Amino acid sequence: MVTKRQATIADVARRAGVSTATAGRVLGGYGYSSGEKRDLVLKAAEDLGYRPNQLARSLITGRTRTIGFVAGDIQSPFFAKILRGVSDVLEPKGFGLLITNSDETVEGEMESIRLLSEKQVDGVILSPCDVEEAAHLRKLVQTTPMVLIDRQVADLDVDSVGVDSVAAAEACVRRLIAEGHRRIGMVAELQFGPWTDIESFVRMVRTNPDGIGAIYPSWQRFMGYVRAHDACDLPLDLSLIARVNSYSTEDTKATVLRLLGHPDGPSVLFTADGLMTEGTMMAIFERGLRIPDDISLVAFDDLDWMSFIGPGIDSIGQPRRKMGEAAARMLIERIGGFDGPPRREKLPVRDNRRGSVCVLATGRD
Amino acid sequence: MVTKRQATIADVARRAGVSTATAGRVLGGYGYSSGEKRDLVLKAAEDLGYRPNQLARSLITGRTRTIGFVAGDIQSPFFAKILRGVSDVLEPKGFGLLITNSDETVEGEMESIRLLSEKQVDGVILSPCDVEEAAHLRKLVQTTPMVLIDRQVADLDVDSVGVDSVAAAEACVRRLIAEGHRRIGMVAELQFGPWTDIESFVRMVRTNPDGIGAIYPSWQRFMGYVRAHDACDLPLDLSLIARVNSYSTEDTKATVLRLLGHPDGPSVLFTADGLMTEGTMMAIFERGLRIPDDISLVAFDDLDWMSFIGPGIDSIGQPRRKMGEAAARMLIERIGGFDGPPRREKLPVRDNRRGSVCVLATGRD
DNA sequence: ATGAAAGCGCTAACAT
DNA sequence: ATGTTAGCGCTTTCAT
Repeated sequence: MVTKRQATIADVARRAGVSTATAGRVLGGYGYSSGEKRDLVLKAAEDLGYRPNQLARSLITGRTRTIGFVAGDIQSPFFAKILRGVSDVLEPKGFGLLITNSDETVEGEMESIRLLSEKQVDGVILSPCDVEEAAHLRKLVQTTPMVLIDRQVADLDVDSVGVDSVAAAEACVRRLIAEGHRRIGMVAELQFGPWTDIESFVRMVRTNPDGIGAIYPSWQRFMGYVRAHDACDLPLDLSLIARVNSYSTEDTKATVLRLLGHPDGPSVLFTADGLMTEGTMMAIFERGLRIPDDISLVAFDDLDWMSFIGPGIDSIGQPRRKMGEAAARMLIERIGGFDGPPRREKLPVRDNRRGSVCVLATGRD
Repeated sequence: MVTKRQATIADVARRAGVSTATAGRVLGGYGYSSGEKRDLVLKAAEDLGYRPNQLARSLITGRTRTIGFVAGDIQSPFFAKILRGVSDVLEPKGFGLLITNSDETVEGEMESIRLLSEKQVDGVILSPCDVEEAAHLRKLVQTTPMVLIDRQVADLDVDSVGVDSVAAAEACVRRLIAEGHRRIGMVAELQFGPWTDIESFVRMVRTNPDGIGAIYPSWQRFMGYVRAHDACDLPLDLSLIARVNSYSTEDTKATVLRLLGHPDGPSVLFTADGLMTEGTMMAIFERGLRIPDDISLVAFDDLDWMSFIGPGIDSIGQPRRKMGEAAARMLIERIGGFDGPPRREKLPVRDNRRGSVCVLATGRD
């Protein structure tokens, strides 16, 4: 069963009685070839079961028709759906897709990039795990086209796709306020970034809103939360923020349980992403609370199950598959030589209403 | 910003004042080299920011340290989790992971395999979409190590990983019977395979149980269902089988709705996989039924949300990540030259009890 | 221990 | 239109 040697162009050429160049031209679909020789070559290739060796081709052309994808964690539905979009665009064009996990660590990301560059990928799609420490990305981008997904990096002018998290979160929280909610809890991982304490972040949002460069989606969503409060003159109560320490459901659950234990707790919870939502659901379940009777819930990022559990969970849905498609499309354009200025594509979100938010008051009065 | 040429071994050798052979030996970690030259080369490589070109190396060694994975659909949690296991084993060993979708069509699978072989992957992990029509797989396996996941193929003697679906399903249905259920509905996609009608399949299960070769997991689970009925002397009622026509939640939902509409419907539903479960949940939700008061439910394959919705869904959990790890490990062994007989690894399932099954009677009496 | 030289399988100049 | 000849960047004889 061991490795039967594959036929090469030389084998085909010999059998067809032509030069390797001619065989190559026919098989590779470049240059000229007459119908007669053409048939000979094709026949010979067929007989020998010839399959081109992309490696050899790539070595000389300098293109592998393979792109790399660095995900935080492929098993999360967020990345899995994006990946599907990427692969849908890539496969019809004959591009391969090499995937790696960064596990949201800079070391993992660097390791991934090393692997991908050694394999000579034509381009990279990645969701950077650090929006500031990005020397390795800055270096990569000098030799390889790159598209960022979900997050952006400060001072790194490359194509990116994502959604307008600030606006979406603000709209969502404004709606909660309009529906009568006054104590709105937020569940988010707000660990990294230049702000050690939330207060200074809030101050910055208020004093110098445009001075904030690239920040994590979680922070952006929190920014929207703050803005909505300010716009509606609802005072912020930071004790309503469930600030999760690590990106895990267990930690989220524990943090939310603590928040729910407070005497004057929130009437609604707003979760910053899918994982936060799962942890929050666990906490709500453990406490035996019913949605929306005991507590309301809105989630950033839509998940499959939200539509088929009673009563269904309201969510802000990101077009994950489309994001993947857009990223792949932009990357292929760059690989094809497009050299315009960096594009920051923002895709529209979906506002899914399913009845997980209790209306305490009608807005207009 | 365009493509700054990468330093090659020749560049490093020149700068270090040695031959390309010596530079190669140091950088590639093969052959002999004295400490002195060694340092010179390393220094030069460092200065130039040398990165090896795996392509060139692979062309000559014949190994790419890349493996291919053909999934049905990467965005499904089933494959996403398996993929994670695969990548966990691969990354530390410096292997790349090239993924493709077959979309459960033979054409897609062939296309995937073509792409992967042209990229000269060292091995392939795949979940075959047809357990019979597999000439292309038989051909592939002559040149490339392969590990099958989830499903097996008739007359294809290669390594595989999966679970014992028949036994797991039988145990599950036996339990339902022991708990007093007499009308057990099953939701499964039972379209392909040699059986056009369920009756003849049932006959075969009963008359010649070992004569059944490789069949789809869905059929295996149905086989377990039949066996449990036979073992407990509970007559089969085929009107309780929701036989879904296509692998989609919408179709599943419609089919289950029809089943639930019957006057003498099931007291419990057993779903054959994650997608069937989702469609079933939609139908249950649409009908406004409560679990387990109005209807009980057990699912094959565990999904994230099953643990945090009230009351939680009972499930048979497959060790998806472990399956991926096992597949990757076996594949790497084969690539490393292991030449023993094909191994068919069966991993144990988990029996998750969460209260979605109503106990109608206690078994012992 | 090191270097010279010959490829791996293919494409790209350059002739003809 | 076809063949000849050089490589792509690396590893691997084979000398020395």
